[in-house]
Amino acid sequence: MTKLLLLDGNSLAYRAFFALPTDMATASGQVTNAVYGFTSMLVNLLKDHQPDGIAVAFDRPERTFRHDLVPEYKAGRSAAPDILRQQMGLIRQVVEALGIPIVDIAGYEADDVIATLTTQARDRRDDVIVVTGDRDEFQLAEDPHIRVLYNRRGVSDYVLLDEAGVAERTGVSPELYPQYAALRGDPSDNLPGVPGVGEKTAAKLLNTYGDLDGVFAHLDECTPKLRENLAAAEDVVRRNATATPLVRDVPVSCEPDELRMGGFETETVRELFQFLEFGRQLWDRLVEALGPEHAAGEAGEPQAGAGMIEAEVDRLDEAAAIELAQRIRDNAHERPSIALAWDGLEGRSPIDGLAVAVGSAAVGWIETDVLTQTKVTKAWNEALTSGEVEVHAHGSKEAMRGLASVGIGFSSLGIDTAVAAYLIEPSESQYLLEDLVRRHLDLELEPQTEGQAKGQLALDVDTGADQASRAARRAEAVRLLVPPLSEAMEARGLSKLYREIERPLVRVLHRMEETGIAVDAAYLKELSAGLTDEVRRLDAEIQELAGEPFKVNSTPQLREVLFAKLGLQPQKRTKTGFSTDAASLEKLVGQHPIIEKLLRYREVEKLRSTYGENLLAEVGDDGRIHATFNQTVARTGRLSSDRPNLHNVPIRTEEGRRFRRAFVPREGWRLLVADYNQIELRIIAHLAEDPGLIEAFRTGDDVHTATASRLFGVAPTDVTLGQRSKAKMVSYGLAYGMESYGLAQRLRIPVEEAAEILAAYFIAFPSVKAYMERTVTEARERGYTETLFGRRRQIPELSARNFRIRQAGERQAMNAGIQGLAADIFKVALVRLDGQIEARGLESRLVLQVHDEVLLEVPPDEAQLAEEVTREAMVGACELCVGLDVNLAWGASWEDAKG
DNA sequence: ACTGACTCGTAC
DNA sequence: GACGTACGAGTCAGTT
Repeated sequence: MTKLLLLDGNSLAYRAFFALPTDMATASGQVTNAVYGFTSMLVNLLKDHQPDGIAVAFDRPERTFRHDLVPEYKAGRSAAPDILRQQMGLIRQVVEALGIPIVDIAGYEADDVIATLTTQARDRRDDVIVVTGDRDEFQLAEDPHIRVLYNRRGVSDYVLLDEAGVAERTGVSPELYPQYAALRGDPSDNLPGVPGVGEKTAAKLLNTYGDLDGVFAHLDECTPKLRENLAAAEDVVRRNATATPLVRDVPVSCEPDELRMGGFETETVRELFQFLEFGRQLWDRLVEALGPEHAAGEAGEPQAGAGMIEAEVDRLDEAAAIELAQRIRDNAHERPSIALAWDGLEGRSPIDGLAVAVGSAAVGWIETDVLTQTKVTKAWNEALTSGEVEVHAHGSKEAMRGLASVGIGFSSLGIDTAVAAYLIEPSESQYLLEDLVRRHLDLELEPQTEGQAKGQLALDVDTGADQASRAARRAEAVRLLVPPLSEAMEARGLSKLYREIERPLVRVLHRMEETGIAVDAAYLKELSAGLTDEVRRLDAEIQELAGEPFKVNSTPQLREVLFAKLGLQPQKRTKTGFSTDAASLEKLVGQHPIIEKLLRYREVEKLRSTYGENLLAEVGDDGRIHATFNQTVARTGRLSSDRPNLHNVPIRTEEGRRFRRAFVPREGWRLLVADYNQIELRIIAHLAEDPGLIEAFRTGDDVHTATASRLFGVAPTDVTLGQRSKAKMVSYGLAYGMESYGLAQRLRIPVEEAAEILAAYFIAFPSVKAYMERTVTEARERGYTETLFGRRRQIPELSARNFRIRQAGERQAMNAGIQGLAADIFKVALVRLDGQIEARGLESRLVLQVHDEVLLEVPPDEAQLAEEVTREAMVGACELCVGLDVNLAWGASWEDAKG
């Protein structure tokens, strides 16, 4: 007795694709969810059924007789997504590599091929299991020897149906299945059924009258409505019933011998699994499924996961260090990878030395004592600032800082593995070298320890050796990561973005961080002290009004006081209880005097703690704040700022804005503040190509007035302040995918009115709506969004089952294109501006950037030039159809500089 | 004493 | 639930 497994390749690939997330991809960017899922199914099947013979059938995508017969056949089915089609070839490769026969016949779909092979096997009395996710194949289970293994969802949810099983599941026997499908309809084949006839009715009709002829012969016995529907649909149903039976005489013949699983080359499969980055687990399952005769004896198990990155350390003395630097300078093609050993926090402490990996020889290690020898410093300075050389590093901005501390410049950047990994996958929360090594190389790297303060006490000598070998391994890891990361960037069209924007930006940010921004610490202290006094008073008053002592800063305690003790009405809930946020408190104003005190307390306490105390603590010995500008954090491509965060210094309230007065230029200079005017709205106008919005930018001197005029259908001169403010709010909300509820909250108007305004907006600016919808659809199909500059962001939430998560994904998709392009443009502007300052030899310096705003400190004699250069760099950063507009303002402080 | 979850609030 | 992207203060509960 022969046991055969016949697989419908297309149907199973389809199921696998939708079962697994599309962010499952190799380091080089190839999505592998369908290949992986299919392979996993295959391995399970081999293991569970141990067949004597097996074959996988695939569609040959040509017109089939069914299309001629039924014009709308499968018309409603959206074409297989690109990312699935890309994987069909890989699926075939896996099948082939495993030595499993592939059957495909021009002009026939996989299910017809399966039907034919099944029929041939039945005639030979073989046992057959048909594996598919397509219910049409139920009709094959008409013989005791034939069963259908139906894949419901996921890659492991199967049900094995024999004749009785099909009858139980559908209500009809396998032979009747085509007629049943024709009556009931089949959404996946785009076959319309009879209105009012579902699974139950279709089965009942067929079982009562035997077949379609019987059904239509006894229409008079049906209820009037059903009779009418059946009569009207008769032609279509009969036609569809002839389309659904599977073809059993496809010109194909497979002798049992040909269906035997051929032996396979372990090495070939191993390489393919490695290429697809399937990992160790699947390989082990495969070996287990096939038994020792297939896998044992061969040398090969994939070396997955096991390897550690090792590096032999070559300690360089002064002469050797100089020689290596010269060799690097003179052989630009060698492209060294470097890593620094830090004496404490990375990027914020002295360095112990430099590790350099070139080629496959031992990694050179130069300790700081050697590095600081004049001749060594000079040689390395030349090597690392030579225009010819490209030097790879993980975090080149920090490397710049570390090298600068020993007097070595570093401007010849190659691949920054952190930045590259960020461009490839900007949704990761961090880009640790050890994670990249695991993900892209399937190797392990000893994790970098925190500051070595403890170790140093005990083992001074050993710590030195550790430092060297740790840095050497990290340099080696960078060297190994460069090829896969470069390829991954290339494969996703990110190389240009990297070379022209992100890489040059590293140096700009480094300079900005080094420069820092001058702060009037005395003023800041004064400000802070005043706030501390008021906070103390308010705190006492609040506790007095509450009638008991409690921590006003504690949400749970405040909750208790407000809603339990004082009996105030809760406004909304958070995960853990009633909310006490400002919006909720504001609704309670007037109900109890404590509310107003609380609102004031929150405001003042925020300013005191975050902007008073924290900013003061960050002022350096040089009287300046040197924040860090992160290039690999924000998922949209924006920069972020920390230690401190200078991106959220208050501006909206008069009181908060006073903190901006603490940010000043150096003595005798002035601050130039330049920001893009309405950049996100301009981007929307450009991307959506909305005539109305473009017109609003071209004609009106105030875009919100022009927008309001169009939105409310009044002359620009008749637009009220209220109308303008509503239009402005909608425009801002657009980029965030705002809905009527959010708009209502913002404008403090009823949701209905907000919905009306939004509807009116989309009527007035129809292309904007179309653009938003287009953006979401594209992102869903491709799995990621892309800006004009090619920056990508994966949004797996778009295929989430939970509709709330999916909706959030849609808003992210809408926002990513807009915020991302704004970030691209701003980064281009920064690079251009810094380039001009350098090229013209100006003393002016970039001191701060805030998303669409940049601050420079400028000496008196450069004022005119700095203004021109800044405007030109920003306006010319990108060609939008509505142009870019820049506000320039001078001031003695950040607050003072107002257009 | 440290850590992570949570809430809240500031910016663009 | 309801508006995207960040960072950070402060509290609290759980762990060391």
